[in-house]
Amino acid sequence: MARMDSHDSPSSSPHQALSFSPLYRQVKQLMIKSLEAGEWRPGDAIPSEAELAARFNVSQGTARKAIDELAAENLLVRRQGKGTFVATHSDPRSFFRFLRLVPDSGVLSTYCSEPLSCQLQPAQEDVARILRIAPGESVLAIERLLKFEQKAVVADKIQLLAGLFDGLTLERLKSSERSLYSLYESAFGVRMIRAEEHLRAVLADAPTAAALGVEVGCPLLLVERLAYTYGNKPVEWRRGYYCTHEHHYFNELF
Amino acid sequence: MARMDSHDSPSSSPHQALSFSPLYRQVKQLMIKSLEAGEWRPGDAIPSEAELAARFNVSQGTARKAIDELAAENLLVRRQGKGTFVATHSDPRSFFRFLRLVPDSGVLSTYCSEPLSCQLQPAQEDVARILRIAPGESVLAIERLLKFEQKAVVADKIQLLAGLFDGLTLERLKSSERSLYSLYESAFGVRMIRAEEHLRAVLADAPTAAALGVEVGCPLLLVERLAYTYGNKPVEWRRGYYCTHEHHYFNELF
DNA sequence: AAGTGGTCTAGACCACCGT
DNA sequence: CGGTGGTCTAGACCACTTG
Repeated sequence: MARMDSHDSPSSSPHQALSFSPLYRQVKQLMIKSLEAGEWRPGDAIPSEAELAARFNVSQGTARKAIDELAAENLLVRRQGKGTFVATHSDPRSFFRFLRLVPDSGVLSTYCSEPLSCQLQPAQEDVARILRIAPGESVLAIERLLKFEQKAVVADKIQLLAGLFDGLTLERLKSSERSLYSLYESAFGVRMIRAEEHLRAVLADAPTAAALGVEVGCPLLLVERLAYTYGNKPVEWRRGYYCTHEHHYFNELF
Repeated sequence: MARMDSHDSPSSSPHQALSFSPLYRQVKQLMIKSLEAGEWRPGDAIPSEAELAARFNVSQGTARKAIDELAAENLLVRRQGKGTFVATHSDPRSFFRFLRLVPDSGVLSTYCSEPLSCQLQPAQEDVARILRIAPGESVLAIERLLKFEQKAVVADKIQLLAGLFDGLTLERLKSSERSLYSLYESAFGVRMIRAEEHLRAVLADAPTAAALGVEVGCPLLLVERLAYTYGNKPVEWRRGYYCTHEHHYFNELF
């Protein structure tokens, strides 16, 4: 691979900005393209470090550093002696990566997603702005309940970029044993890699209270999430009401 | 530095467990010791990679990898061309690392901590268990308000391991311009490096409502935090009530 | 110009996994 | 055993900061 430092960019201005990128980062970008294009699918093993080095014409150490960063971002998973694999939401190890609600007891409880509705609708103005589409463009709106130990603890409203999830129906959601993000990636090739959550405390309104089996006016944790796929493209927006009577949202700060 | 692999551990059992540690990790542990002992103080530059390599008798690459991990854990900060520095809570860049509350507008607002009380008291049973001390041992209990734009948005009760903060008084808190964690590290040599937060939605009780200037029964975000110093030692426990009317708790998931 | 961290290489060897 | 990722080294050179 040709290097892209100043010596190889004779046309660059003397005060070049944002033009230098180390080799391993260029390799990383090419690898992300391979992931995005589906050349390497979730759960697959990617080529060995030596093969990648040969393919991109760099040393193994450089290929390794590219892989290191992708592994640090949870796009790849290294397993010594076996190989390097594309991360997948089907993997139980990454199951709670995007669900921070845990029972107070700390014990891992049985978990169940119960979809209630799924319909195409025009995007409201606020959602359109957030998902970076034109107001009125189609979004797929899903309502569902999350149950821990047969008890509803989260009432979610989810809005998806309709164009990426053609053919997603309530029946399909109901028949899926997987987590939502696992379904997205296996059935539609859309991989969620990052999300931002905004939390507030609110009071339960009548419909939400009914869905969660609590009193109207009960305090609930409102979690709004914007989830992104490759290239910082927002794909899913959620508004979830979490009942924090016997569960809580856990976060670790570093 | 002598390597500690199986060849150098003739006494190890054939099924040795937890005994192998790569060189760079041993270097890292020694560096943590230097940080803990105060040989390198917050804000200081640590020795250059070449010096560290010579000191520990390893190659520069190995010293570098140790530094890499410490930088990834926010214990060190690398600055190209200048050196590697001990991270500090005084640095405005790491100011919001442990405070995830942001105004809805997104604009960085003026911030002010107003300590209300500070007194020595015997640890309640629950706090003692959490801080891993005997019930009845002394803890330092602090109450304070956090104000954004002159408006109280957080009411905190903080409990500290009293032994580590000898001489901390309300007057001292009031006269400090710094953040609490910045004061801890500069005045008591206690550096907070990690914390766990547990969030729930609750209703405001009378005293909390009064402190925050909201109605009784107003929904509040209850944030319980346990903060650790070196060696996974819990040092501070907080219970904070966050008013999320014009602010929210922000979190990023990877 | 000197000193720092950052990149890249090539090669040796170790630890782990499967067959 | 062969193949994979993981560690360690030594050396060259680049990019950034300071004087």
